[in-house]
Amino acid sequence: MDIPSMVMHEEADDNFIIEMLANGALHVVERPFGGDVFFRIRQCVIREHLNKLESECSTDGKKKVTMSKTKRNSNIQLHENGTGFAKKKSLEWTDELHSNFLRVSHQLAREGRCFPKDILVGMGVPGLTRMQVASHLQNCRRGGLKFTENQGLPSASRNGSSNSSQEEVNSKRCGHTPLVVTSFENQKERIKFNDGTLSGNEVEKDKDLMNNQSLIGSSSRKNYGFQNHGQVGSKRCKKGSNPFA
DNA sequence: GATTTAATAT
DNA sequence: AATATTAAAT
Repeated sequence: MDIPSMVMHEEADDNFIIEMLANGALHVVERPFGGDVFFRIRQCVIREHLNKLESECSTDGKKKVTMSKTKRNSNIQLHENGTGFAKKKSLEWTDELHSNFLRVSHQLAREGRCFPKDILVGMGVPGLTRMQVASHLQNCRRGGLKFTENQGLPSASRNGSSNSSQEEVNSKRCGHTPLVVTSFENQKERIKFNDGTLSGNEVEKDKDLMNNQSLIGSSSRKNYGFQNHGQVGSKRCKKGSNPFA
């Protein structure tokens, strides 16, 4: 029987636990996780560390060892959040990254194909994910939050089926609405930042995000230069219902 | 099934 | 506020 050191199961009753432990599992966890599961697991890890240190320090294996705080801290890697797990890094959209994003988005918008996936490919940044681009795009589109109905250009339709503008507006559905960028109509290739400076025509190649991500932490406001296109439908799409009825 | 988007969560 | 994740849609 091949048993992992930690076993997760929906019905971890006594019999199951006994069987797993008897076959080499170190820990059995019942799903779904809740409460202090990871806290307890972390304690196991720390205990292992302590035992290891203890055996290293003691000569005969019996003597209890008192370790200084610094000694402990140097041997047990805890994280500042106290969980034993590092906080997941989140991407920071630097000016450089954002200008790359804008450059690609702007071009794609002119072609009428401004989707997260296209943007991602166009940006060519290793490690950057489609979801990150989509999230950034959403943030840029919203650009302040206040909407005026029918403000901005009507969205281009991917299947090109609609003809009247009102129908086009009402044709909006999840998964179908490309972005139309209108902020840069008269700016050629240059991109204006919120500080008033213009980017150069060439955008420097971005770093590999997989290996060089930075933590969020700056509280500085960012104002991405997208124009708001107006919210078309306010209701969240629900299965089996017409959100525009 | 992949992708997009609005909404929500962190 | 900025970014990530989820849920609904096609």
